[in-house]
Amino acid sequence: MSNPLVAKLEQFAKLSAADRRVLDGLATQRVRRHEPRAEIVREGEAPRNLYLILTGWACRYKQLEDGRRQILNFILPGDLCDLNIFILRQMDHSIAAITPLTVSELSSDAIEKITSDHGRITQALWWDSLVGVAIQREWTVNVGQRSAFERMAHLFCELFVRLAVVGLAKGQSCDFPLTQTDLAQATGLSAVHVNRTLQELRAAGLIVLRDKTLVIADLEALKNIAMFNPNYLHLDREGRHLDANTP
Amino acid sequence: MSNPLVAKLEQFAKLSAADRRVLDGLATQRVRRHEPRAEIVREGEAPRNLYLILTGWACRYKQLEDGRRQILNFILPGDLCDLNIFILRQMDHSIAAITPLTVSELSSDAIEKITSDHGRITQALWWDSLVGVAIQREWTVNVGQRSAFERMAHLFCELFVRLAVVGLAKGQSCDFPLTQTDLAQATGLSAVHVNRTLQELRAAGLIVLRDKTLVIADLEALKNIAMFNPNYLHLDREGRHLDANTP
DNA sequence: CGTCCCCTTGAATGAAGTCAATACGCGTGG
DNA sequence: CCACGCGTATTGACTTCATTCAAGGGGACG
Repeated sequence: MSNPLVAKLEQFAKLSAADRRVLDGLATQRVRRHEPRAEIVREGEAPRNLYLILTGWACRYKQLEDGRRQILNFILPGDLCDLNIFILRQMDHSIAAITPLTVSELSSDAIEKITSDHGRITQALWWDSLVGVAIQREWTVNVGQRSAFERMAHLFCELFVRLAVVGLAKGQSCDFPLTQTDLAQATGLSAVHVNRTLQELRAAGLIVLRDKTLVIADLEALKNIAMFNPNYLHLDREGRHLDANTP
Repeated sequence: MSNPLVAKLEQFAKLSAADRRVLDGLATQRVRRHEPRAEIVREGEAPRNLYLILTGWACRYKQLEDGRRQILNFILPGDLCDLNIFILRQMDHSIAAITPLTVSELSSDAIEKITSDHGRITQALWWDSLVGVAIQREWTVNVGQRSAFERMAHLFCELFVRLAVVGLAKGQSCDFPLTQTDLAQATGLSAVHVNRTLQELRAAGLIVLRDKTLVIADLEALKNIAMFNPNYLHLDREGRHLDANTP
């Protein structure tokens, strides 16, 4: 299995063999498994670990006192949770597994060692966390401005592109383990309306979603409907000036 | 005039006189003025500067192709835009002045000097940018889950607290230069509905908003309605272990 | 075989948007 | 000084998008 973190960071700059070895080291620290729906980080707790997702999907979310729940982002293989989180005394949101999950729990030491010794990787990790903020901004736009139809289309575009980056899309399709309730909590819609909107998307010939598999039938059309501009993912090798001279 | 950045960072850890001097140095770099509504940073451009807001309000926003505009955050005195932004090749959102604005344009060198020489300030700046992300997450929750009434209440709570932190609230009141259109674009509501919701908030005895001045008539009630939990602002001196031994 | 979770459907309701008209300063220039 | 235009706020009438409530279907699993 190739390391999805490497795949992602290569979107920023070409890494050297040594860089890759360092990142593979991260992926083999304390590896833990979690059951679907397990809470991994709970709002209010002190940050204990830094997590690198190896396989499976998770989500960040916040829950209001009265139970309403907003999913803030989906966390996919190769995603690193909250660089620098140890500065804060308590978490302001929670993280839960969606599918069975394997994560590598990193110590702050491991990260500090990298940031002091490996400039290119450090830059790439900064890039990754800036992209994380940009994604959060785009989600604000998504729930604030787009209609249900556009909103779901946008979410599909984003997830498909992010999965493709880490090699988890095959052609037009990818695993898609979210329930309609998950989709509802991510888009700020009701589950019933998500169901109806999905039917519209299918009827429009844009997607096929069945058996936890998503097929993007017409990516261009989907992007147009969603007004999906991938610039916020910053995938155009922005750190190429740092490229390693690979053999 | 005291430096609002100092006021904010003191929420994280007590700074030494030397620290404060360094930060005052930032506030006196190239100082520029901008007219209300002027665009300061435009989506698509390369990041040119790092901005420290000295006086006035600005906002980050994204605009969809068809003109719909979502305000992503309000930028208040003492706010520092996008540490590390130079890693990215182009901006994925824009920044515009709301009121007359004075900003200090910082060079990347100035920041690098600080991060290499002043550990406590560096930590405080990380804290600040983590808080920035947390605010963005809370905005996603706000537009995704809260009703119009709750949503506006929440926005008032957040802005009032953030202004209080930098010394810009007097008692129960603060300057509030936003138009109803601004409020609409920040909350994902229509301007007409913002108008009606404001009337409800006034009728409920929660706020007085007139002549660009906001008076919070009943902060506790407003917080309850908004389900405002200030934990995401991380104001409880989380870096106190770094406190300077002040004279 | 029952239970639980997830998906689907219909009907009624409601929150928020749209459209359009009006009002209120405020500054500018005739 | 007054007229005009402009941006902002307000109001009413109507529409629509999305929610809620309720019921039923299907598959997985003990």
